[in-house]
Amino acid sequence: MAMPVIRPELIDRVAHRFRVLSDPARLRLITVLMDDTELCVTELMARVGQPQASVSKHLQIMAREGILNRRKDGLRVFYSLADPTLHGVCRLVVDQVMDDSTGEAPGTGREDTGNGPR
Amino acid sequence: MAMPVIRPELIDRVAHRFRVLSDPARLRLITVLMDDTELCVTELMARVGQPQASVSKHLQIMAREGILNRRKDGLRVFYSLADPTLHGVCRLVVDQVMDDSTGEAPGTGREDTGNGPR
DNA sequence: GAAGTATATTACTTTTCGCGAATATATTTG
DNA sequence: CAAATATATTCGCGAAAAGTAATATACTTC
Repeated sequence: MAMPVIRPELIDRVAHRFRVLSDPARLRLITVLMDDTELCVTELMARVGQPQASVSKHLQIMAREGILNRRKDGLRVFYSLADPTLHGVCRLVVDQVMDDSTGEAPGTGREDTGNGPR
Repeated sequence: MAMPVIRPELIDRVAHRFRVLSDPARLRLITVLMDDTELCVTELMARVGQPQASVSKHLQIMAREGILNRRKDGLRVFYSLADPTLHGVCRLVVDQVMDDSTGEAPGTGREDTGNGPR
């Protein structure tokens, strides 16, 4: 294991990609695009129920990051998933998140580790 | 494909996990912990070259998220990776980030899509 | 139990980020 | 070219988050 999983010079880029993925509004857009291969902004607005400016802005962010493809056809702009690894990444994270929820202390669901007295 | 990759009620939790992963300092700690199975805070401070308060706080954040295990032994506290999917997730993201970098416009490395006139 | 060491937490400052409203740009149609 | 439609962008604001210094807590040793 001489080769690190993340080479040091890639750390910032990887962090930035995770940050792009760390917004619920963007994740909703992604999940919608996972079902239908290609949708225009108006359609996406309808699906996620968010205002136009917000949807457009989030799509820009993801397109610039390389996560989405952008295709302009007349008045409309169609977006589609550009990152083939997204399915896998999300599936892994979802599985782990569900595992964590299962075995957690049944309090608020967001406890601390309960080590020492306060 | 009737089952969505991310169930709606999990969106917020998944987004939160991505956000925890979206910090360079935390990613550096993770990569260090990927090599050595278990390290104490002082060791981790040395490896990533960051002040104690910062390292400790980041470790807390990740431990609370379920990404790290925490084991206290005497004076020291040892942390280790708790999420077995982290390797896979990081590998996928790194691969994709590298692909994106490869075929990109050879300018600053962070161009816009170059669609319309300004 | 006092001193020393390792880790955690608080308080404060600064920066980043998402949102909403308004405006701008682009494209089609009449 | 004017009007209508679709998308993008700007701006100001409030909330969240990261960094830092200082302090607190926990454990060991003498």
